[in-house]
Amino acid sequence: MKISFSERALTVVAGIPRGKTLSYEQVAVLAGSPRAYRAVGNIMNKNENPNVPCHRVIKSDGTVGGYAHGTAKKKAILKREGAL
DNA sequence: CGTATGACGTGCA
DNA sequence: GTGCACGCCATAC
Repeated sequence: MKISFSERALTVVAGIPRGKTLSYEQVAVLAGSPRAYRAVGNIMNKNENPNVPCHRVIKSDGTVGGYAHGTAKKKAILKREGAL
């Protein structure tokens, strides 16, 4: 199967250890396209992979950014994991 | 291929 | 610190 950029991004995010967070830009870089941070967010939003901790992906500013289940929930999870 | 969309990033007022 | 505009890339239609 051909691994699209989405697969790569999901794989990278899946490799984020607990209590750690990566910015969309970093994920895009690790995925192989430093300028695809836009696509990364798009993929995370449509992400159907439950094994991918997309909540650990935040903006480069350090802000939580967005979350399909609610930004408040995302912040709660990060705080719970000690990432925030 | 062209257009539209999006959980972004940077710059400037 | 806040708000707005532009650019950037991948995906869907």
